[in-house]
Amino acid sequence: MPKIVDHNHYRQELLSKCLTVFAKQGYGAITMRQLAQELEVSTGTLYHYFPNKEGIFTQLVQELCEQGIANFFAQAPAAETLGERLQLVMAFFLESYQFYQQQILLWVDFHQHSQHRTVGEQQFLRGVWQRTHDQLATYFPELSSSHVDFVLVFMDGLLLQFLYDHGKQEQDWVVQQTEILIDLLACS
Amino acid sequence: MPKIVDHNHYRQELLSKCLTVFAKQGYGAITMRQLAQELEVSTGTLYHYFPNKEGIFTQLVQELCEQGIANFFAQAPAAETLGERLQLVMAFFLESYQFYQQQILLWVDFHQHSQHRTVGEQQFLRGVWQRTHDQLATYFPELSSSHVDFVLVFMDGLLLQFLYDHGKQEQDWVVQQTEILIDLLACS
Amino acid sequence: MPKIVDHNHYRQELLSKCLTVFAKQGYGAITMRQLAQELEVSTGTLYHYFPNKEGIFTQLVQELCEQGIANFFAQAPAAETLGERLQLVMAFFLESYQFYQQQILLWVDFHQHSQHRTVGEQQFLRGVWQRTHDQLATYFPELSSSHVDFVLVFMDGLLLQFLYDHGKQEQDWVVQQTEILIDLLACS
Amino acid sequence: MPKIVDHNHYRQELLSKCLTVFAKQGYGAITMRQLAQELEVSTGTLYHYFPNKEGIFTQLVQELCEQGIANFFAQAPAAETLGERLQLVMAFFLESYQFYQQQILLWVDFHQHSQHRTVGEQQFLRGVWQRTHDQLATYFPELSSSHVDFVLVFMDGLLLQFLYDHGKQEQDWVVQQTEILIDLLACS
DNA sequence: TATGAATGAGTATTCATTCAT
DNA sequence: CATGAATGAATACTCATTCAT
Repeated sequence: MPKIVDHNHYRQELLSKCLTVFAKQGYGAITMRQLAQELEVSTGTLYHYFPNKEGIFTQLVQELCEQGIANFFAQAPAAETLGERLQLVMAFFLESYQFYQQQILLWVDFHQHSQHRTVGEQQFLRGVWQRTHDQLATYFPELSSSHVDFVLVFMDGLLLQFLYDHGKQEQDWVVQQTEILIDLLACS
Repeated sequence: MPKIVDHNHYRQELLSKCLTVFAKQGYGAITMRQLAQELEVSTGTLYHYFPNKEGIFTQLVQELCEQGIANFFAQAPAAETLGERLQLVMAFFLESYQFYQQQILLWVDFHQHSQHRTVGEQQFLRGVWQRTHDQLATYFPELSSSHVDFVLVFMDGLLLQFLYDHGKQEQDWVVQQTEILIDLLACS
Repeated sequence: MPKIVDHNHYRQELLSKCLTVFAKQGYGAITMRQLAQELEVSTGTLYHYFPNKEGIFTQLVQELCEQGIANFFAQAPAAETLGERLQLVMAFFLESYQFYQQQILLWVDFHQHSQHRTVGEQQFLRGVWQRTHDQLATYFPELSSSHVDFVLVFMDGLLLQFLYDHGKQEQDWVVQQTEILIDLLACS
Repeated sequence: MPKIVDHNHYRQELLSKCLTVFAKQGYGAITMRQLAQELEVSTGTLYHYFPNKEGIFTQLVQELCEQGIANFFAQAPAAETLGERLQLVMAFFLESYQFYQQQILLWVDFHQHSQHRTVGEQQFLRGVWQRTHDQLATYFPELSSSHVDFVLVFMDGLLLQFLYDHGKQEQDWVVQQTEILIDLLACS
């Protein structure tokens, strides 16, 4: 069944290109034709691989959720001090900055469209948060659960900054902010 | 004699009700008919007071910008220690929590629609940030500019928590997080 | 009952200003608000004097029909030769050129909207033609009925020329054409 | 493989059906839904082949202009006497009578919408007139330029008769009028 | 009377989705 | 499998008409 493998593989390939488009325009503002053009396929092909627009969105969200930021923490190298590990985590976070920004925009869209969803689907993002929290907590055993949340809140805050045009041209500013976090946490 | 209506006043009244609707559904997802229903007027009336959908959005953004979070800081009472003042600010912030969450959602919408905007309009949000920063800096003379930014980043991060369904039923969690911030800053 | 006289008088006054507006824009393209502005009254006032948009149009058509081009022929001075009388008629016609052009445009609109009309109303313009024919025939006893029609066809043809931008700046051209008509008819 | 359709050819086919509809109702009075129904397609299809309502109108006008009444004159067979050639032209004209009546209605619409047009577009109709004049003049070398215009004025006048309900049931009347023209011109 | 704010049915246009090729 | 032409419901917006003042 090589065909099926190909089919799925191609679907994922298309999906991965969707994040950028959805994040840039927003779910509501993008049309299927536009999306098809960006992916360099026809609308017909899009409907061959996905049930409908909502379906693309949902699959994208799920895909992102499975990859999850947390997985990356798991692969992070060990380090002695809290400060060093915070450095490593933030360094990795900053590297994939854009990806997470786009993800946040997708979460917002998902949240705003959640009125048509079941309760289970609405709590979907809560699960994302929880898993991220857990993996982070494992990596930082010396931090309390609340302090782990604090780090996550800070990261979300940083991601939101691109709205204000920060962080796009000013990598310095972002680095500076993370240093403040590390200082405050490591020295407390 | 025509029906006597304070055109401008009524427009603002309508506008204020729009924030909730825009934040809940998102600019793209709301239809003019829906919006009219929520405001309990006809679509015709909506177009009597606003030029078009985009116009409602723009005026709402401008209105919010003029009110500005910053103004509230300015009215905040004086207090001796940094810790006390942080308490006051955060207390006020938590009171108007929902309002700012809605505002954040509006900023996201504004950002996603900014591709069609002029450069001047695109830097609009940067101005919002700057003004908030300045007023906060005045209120906290002992904090460096970067640390003021850090506080703002944290607040933005907190506001984003509605995505993960935090803070709705869990006021405690939010309070706890602000306490961590105050502890870290005041004791550093 | 002076009020009623005033009412009627004012209605006619408004009506007379309508021809220009309807002819310039066309019935379908003009809005009640625009029409009100051109007449320098409010839309409410318009509805005080007329039942609705269609009513204004209908009354205008009827008004014009009663005035009729024919009436003017009746007042035309007597003259010996056919040539002289043709001269007089055409001279009068050319003087009121614009008025008849606007009237033609109104007839076209009336014709295009006639699908919603009764058969009686549809033949309304036929009556206009007939009456004009009759009066012209009386004024030109030496012309056969067909030749009177020929003159009317020519006049309609002239009125249509403003479409091609003739006759607006080129009075000469129009005069020249009428001279050809007179020559052909008088010398035959 | 997509559905194979000669896009351009099908567009022209649709366009040709539009003339009747536009002429019958007038540009302003026809709705896109109605138009689509008359052409037996969906509104979506209409927008697949034309940019918008105005675009259909413009393309129709241009299409008609290119076909032009003049082309037909060019194909007209030679004949010795002026009278014979007038007979041929008028016979051809009477055959396509309805088509030209519809065209006239379109010109009226075009004229009324010309307020929003550039100067170049406004002189468009003048060009139509000029070309018709030139071809007619070539076919009738013995007629002066003014007399050619006179024939055109007469033809336009005849076309307008649908307003007065002439010519629909009374082909005779139209034929009689053309005979008068021929007589007057040929014998002068 | 006269006004113009309010209404909502109706218009042009878009866009997710289907399906013949 | 892939295409894009066709569909028509849904959207933003307009405008004739009403009515409180």
